Parts: sequence; C-alpha cells; structure tokens
Amino acid sequence: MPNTTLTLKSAASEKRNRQDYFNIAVSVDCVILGYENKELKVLLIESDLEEFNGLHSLLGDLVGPGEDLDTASYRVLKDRTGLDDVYLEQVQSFGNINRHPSGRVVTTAYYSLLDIRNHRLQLSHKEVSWHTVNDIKKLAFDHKEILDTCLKRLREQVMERPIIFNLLPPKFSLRELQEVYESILGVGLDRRNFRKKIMLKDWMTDLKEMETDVPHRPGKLYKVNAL
Amino acid sequence: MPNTTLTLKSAASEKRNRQDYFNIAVSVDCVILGYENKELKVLLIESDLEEFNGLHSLLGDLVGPGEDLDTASYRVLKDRTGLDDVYLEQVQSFGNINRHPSGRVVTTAYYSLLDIRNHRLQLSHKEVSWHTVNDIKKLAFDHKEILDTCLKRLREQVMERPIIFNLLPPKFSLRELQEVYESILGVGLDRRNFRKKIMLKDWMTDLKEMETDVPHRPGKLYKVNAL
DNA sequence: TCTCTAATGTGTTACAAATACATATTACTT
DNA sequence: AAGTAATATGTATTTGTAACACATTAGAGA
Repeated sequence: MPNTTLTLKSAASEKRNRQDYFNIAVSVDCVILGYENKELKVLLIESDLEEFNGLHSLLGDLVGPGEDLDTASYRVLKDRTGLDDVYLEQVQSFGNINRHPSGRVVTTAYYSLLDIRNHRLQLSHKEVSWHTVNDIKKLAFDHKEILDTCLKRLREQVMERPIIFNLLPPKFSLRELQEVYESILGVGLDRRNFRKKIMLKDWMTDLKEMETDVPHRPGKLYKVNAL
Repeated sequence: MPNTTLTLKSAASEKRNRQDYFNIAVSVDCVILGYENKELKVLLIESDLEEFNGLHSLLGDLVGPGEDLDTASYRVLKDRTGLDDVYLEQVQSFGNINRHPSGRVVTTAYYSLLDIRNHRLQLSHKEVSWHTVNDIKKLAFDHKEILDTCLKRLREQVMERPIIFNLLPPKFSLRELQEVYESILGVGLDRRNFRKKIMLKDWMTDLKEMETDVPHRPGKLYKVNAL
C-alpha cells in the first residue's frame, strides 16, 4: 500500500504515526435468528475469554484483509451453520473504544433469519447453541446492545418486507406465520385482521394443501412468493 | 495489546498472520446536509487524490486509535463546520475491498443536518463548499453510493422523528417547513393536508410572531419543541 | 358413533388517517 | 383603490386499522 494521506489531511497534519491507523481491527457479528416452539431464538457461542467467563456471545469473526464486510458475515454464517443461502442484512456498526477487552475492534452487526428445522442446518460446535431471545439478560462484550439493536431493526422491517418467511419452513400455515409475528413484535394479533393485512401484501401463495399431524382442524398451507 | 484470538478461533486456526488483521483502516464519512434556496445541499471537498482528479468527496477522516466512531464523526463535523451541537446519525458501513485506491479502508457513514444560515457556521477551507444534492452525478470513492444511502435513510425517517428542524433557523414559517419536506422527499405536498399532518405530531410551537421581509402576506412563525 | 373441543375460516361495523378539493383573508404592489 | 400572491382554514371521500361474532371442520374421547 502506497504512502498516503488517505481521505483527509487533518489526520496527517496532526503528525500521528501512520501505524496508529492500522491498530484497529475490523470484525463482523451476526445475530442469527431462528424460530422454534413459538419462541424467537438466537445462535450463541460460549465466550472463550476469561473476562466473560460463563457468558455467551454472538457469532463473529475478524474481517480478513481481502474480504468485504458482507463476505465476512456470509463466511461466519456458512462456517457456523453450514448454510449459504440465508437472508443477511447489515444493521449498524459498533466502535466504542473499550468494547473489546483484548484490543480495539470495530464491529459491524448483521442479522440473519433462518429456519431452525432446516435439515441442512449443521452447527459448527457443540458450544454453539440456540437461546431464547427473551431469556437473554447479559452477553459478552457489547453483544446485548448489538442484539437489541438488531431486534429493533427487525421489528421495524418485518411488516415492510417479506423477510419473516426465512424463519419458516417452505410450507407453513397462517397460524404459524402469525405466531412468528407475535414472537417478534411481542404482542398478540387479531387473527382476522392479521389475515386481511398479510393477504393484501401479496407475499404468499395458497398451496391448496392442508396441514397434517395437527391435533385439530388442519389449516391451509402457503408458500412465500419468489423474491 | 495482549496476544489474543479475539472473537473467534477460526481465524487463528487458519494461521493468518496476526498483522493481517490490523491492515484495515477505519474511517468515518459525513453526509453533511443543509438547506438553502429551496434546495437540499451537501458539503463536499475537492478530492486530493490523483485517481479522482476533479471529483468531489464527502468529508471524512480516519478514526484514531483512541476514538469512538461517533466521536470521530463529531470531530470531522466540528473541524469542517465549527459546529458541535449538530444532529448526527450513523447510517451504514461500507467495506468493499477496493473502495479506496490507496488501501483497505472500511468506512462508517453518518448523516448530519444543519442550518446553512447559522451564523456560527465556519467552513474549514475554501475547497469545502455546498453542492446541490440533485445535481450530483458522481463523487470520488464510493461516496455517491454513500450519499444515496444516507438520503434514502433520511427520507425514511423524516416523517417519523423531528429531525428536519435542524435544517431550519430557530424561527420558521409553515411554508418554509413544507418546502424543506418537498426538497427532501422530491414531491409536492398539499398545503392543507401537510399542515394537519404536521400539527398532529406536536413537534412545534406557535411563536405568535409573524414573518417579516416577505413580499406577500406574512405567515406565522413556529419553533421546534424541546427534544 | 356421537358429542365435545379446539382450532380454522370468514364478514361487518366503527373509528382513524390520508387524500382531494374550494373559499375567504391579508399584506404588499402598482 | 384595485390587483396580486400568498396565508389560513373546513369538508367530503376514500382508504386503512381496530374491534368484534359466528359458522365450520377434524380429531379426541366417552
């Protein structure tokens, strides 16, 4: 890399050592969300840092020198779940000086939505496991703040764009869909109004099939429309 | 900084040189927006890189080792405008490998809204100047993409939160406010409906004063309510 | 097999918000 | 004194949201 003032001269003019600017590491952290047993869950790993003994943390990694931010988060997702066709969206970056006890790391948070029951899902280690989002009180680093920020963004987007279907299997009933919405939004929804609202969006197609193995009257099955 | 595997082991297990991870610089770029003559404007500087001869770029700087992302963007704003009490919000990070010709730089974009006519405004150099947003076709680096992303976010938020008032002087008329909205949203608005909608939000207070120096019937003046 | 249960599936009414649209008023200009 | 250009306001229409009730269906169990 050539010697350069990069974007601005003010930095150079303050005579900081050029090396200083390469003393910040860049990472990505993924809030990988799934849905099971009427609960929203997030994939966490046990932290291996002494400072965070017993705490869990999000799945993340440093960004390699030849790697885009998006590429890095896809890599984390692929490494940890085996899946590479999953919805992933950047949310925000976190760069507080002391957010990482081992050094200066600026991280960019992504959230991802996937179907826990997907048979291709393969967790990378036994230390990686699903945790009910509502039960999480504390995480390592600033990961609780990152989680909360991602959940907030998810709640804002979930009625705007057809992303929620990533949490469901290919065939799903309206009841299942509504339950996922209720888990995410944290409120109960009127079944009739919910149906009308969701149908207006033209996000799904009636499969003309029925649920099986339910202990009550089976409902119609739907699939998400092509994105 | 102690030797560490940082967040994840996978990186270390690939035997990458630890130095590799400190080969990424971190910067902030500020989309500093103002409003004048019924046009939305952005503060730009002439790029000093040969690759971008003649092109303008956003105001940004590398993030120092002991500096938060937010702190860095406030610093850029203060250095370039002299103002330190300005609205600033993080939008998104951009980390494509080749986005900076001189090396690997991951940048976090912020947008800022200020009143161009604020008498405390002092631009840092004569190369720093206001440009009409709608006239901008091309910028240095990926700054056009960053600009567009910030504008998109601004449009999404402008009816949700009382941020637009940062573009106006302390006392403003309803006409001025509507014109700012129209500039940002790029559409014409019905005056009567606009008034009703904005009044419902309880964002402003009637100052019981009137415009002066207008070549027509003066309108009432308002101020924004305390945030 | 009949009854009970629990869920599915649908329609109507009331209220709130967004849109379309017209007229009277005021201050400056000529 | 008349003309102009902008402010200020109200109403009818449409659209969307929220509240709410009843008939239908398949499984479970007596």
